[in-house]
Amino acid sequence: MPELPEVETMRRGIAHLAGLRITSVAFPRHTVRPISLQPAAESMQERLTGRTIATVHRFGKRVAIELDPHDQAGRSWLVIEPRMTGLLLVADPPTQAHLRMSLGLDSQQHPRLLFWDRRGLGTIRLLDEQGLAAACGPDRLGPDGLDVTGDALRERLKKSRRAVKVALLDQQAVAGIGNIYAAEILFAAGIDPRVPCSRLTVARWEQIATAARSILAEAVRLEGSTITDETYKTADNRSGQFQLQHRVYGREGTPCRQCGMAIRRIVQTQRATFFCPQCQWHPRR
DNA sequence: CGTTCAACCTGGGCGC
DNA sequence: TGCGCCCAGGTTGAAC
Repeated sequence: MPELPEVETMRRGIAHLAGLRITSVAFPRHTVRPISLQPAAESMQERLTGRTIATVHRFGKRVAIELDPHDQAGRSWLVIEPRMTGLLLVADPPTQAHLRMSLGLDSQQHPRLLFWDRRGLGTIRLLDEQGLAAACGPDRLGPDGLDVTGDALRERLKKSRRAVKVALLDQQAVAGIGNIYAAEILFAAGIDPRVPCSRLTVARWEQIATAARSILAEAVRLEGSTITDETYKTADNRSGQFQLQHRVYGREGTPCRQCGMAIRRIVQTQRATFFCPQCQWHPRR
């Protein structure tokens, strides 16, 4: 589920935990796959216990919790990648069964930080400065979707033969856009998701970047999209509201709100794409 | 090199 | 009711 707006909402929802000390660390054993945890639970517990949450950052679709004081490895960050169903929570989790991490905190008012993940595709890593750069640095992630420019997109994608929707999901090109927002951004930009990147002009890239910034900012303001309960909630267990603004995502067969034509669903690189065949420009039409 | 695909998981919904 | 299949907001490494 979570894309940039949802992950940013999670970040904001736990940012107030800054200054609190971690008093206990648990990774409910049977629910955690070994790959999802780096390093292993015992080492993680040893290195997290007693440290303080300094700042909560976001890099694309990842939350990075910076810890104080530095340990033998120098600065460190607890980097959480929710993937499809991961949630950072201060509220009660939907079920106990898929609770993957529980950090006890030195506070009456905010006693814990939880990571809950039904499908278990999410990852939790404790990284040093070098690890953070490798996982979240500019070699790995393009400019953040909230402030991406037309020039930045064009620079990275102008020679690509990929369909523009597929390219917008490439985190190296632009960070934070996923399947929902790729569809909504291209509708707002008025561009057909099947258009090859190499066919887009400077002006079209500008339209896409402008649409990306405004759609993502509005989605952050509305605290993300909750399509079904239990796949996305804010840290304090409220639903997002941006799903009410969706123009194409999940609306196959329903009339376009702009022109009335039926919204289409196609599949691109194994993922659903939604668009309006009338409102979204294609060079061959 | 660029691009696509199967795999990682659980669970809800649908047709038979 | 139950079974099998398809679907889901993401990422990765292997294969083309």
